[in-house]
Amino acid sequence: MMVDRLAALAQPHRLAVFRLLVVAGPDGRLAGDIATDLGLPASSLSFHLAHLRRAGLVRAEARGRERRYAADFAAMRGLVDFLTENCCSGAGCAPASVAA
Amino acid sequence: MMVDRLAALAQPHRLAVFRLLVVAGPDGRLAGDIATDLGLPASSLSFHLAHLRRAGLVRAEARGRERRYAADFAAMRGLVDFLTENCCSGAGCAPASVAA
DNA sequence: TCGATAATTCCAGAATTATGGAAATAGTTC
DNA sequence: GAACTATTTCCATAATTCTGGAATTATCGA
Repeated sequence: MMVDRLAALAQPHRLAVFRLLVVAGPDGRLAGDIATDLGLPASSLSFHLAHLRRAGLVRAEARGRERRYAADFAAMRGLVDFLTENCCSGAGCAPASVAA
Repeated sequence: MMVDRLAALAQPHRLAVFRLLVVAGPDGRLAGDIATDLGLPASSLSFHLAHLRRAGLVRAEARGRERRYAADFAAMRGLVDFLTENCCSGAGCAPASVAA
């Protein structure tokens, strides 16, 4: 599950898509706009968006024939929390403001 | 680079190896012990350790014919920081103690 | 209804990654 | 130096993932 989220972000195009959606904020972006911004063929973008969606990192909302994708910040936070708790413990690896 | 770290952790065996090394602390563990603990064939473990090493998440120290692997906590922290800064910004996705 | 548009699904080929036994490398012990 | 141990590298195979054009689905506007 966390492995799926990691795998979803462990691919350059998908990481770029996700970062773009983070910048876009809660309203997200339309699939077509994402494709244009990143210069990805529609079918490739669709493949990667589906991957991110399966991993729970993005949500999709259909409006007419368009589809609006947005980052799921709670899921992302869940991932960061997982990494902090399971991959940082006992060794001062947590962010400075937490460790302090 | 961050993609490499994400990819390194985005595989069940490797995530298990890394978590085991986190629990082990700065002294790390011998390759053979890791293999025994996780029930992995030596060559498979070696493959995954090499992957983690390339990604900079673990360090290896040879002592005689044994090799001791340890988690690189600074690298892990760098990854968590990257995710917090680049994939959480502006939307309250940072850990509670940071957001507060 | 028709033609255009947004997006996904289908598909086949390319590329990458994972697996684990066997061979090789290097250090240890007697 | 011979036997033994720890680990890696080699290799072939299997499995998975990525890519993007073509076909498909669904919606829109005239």
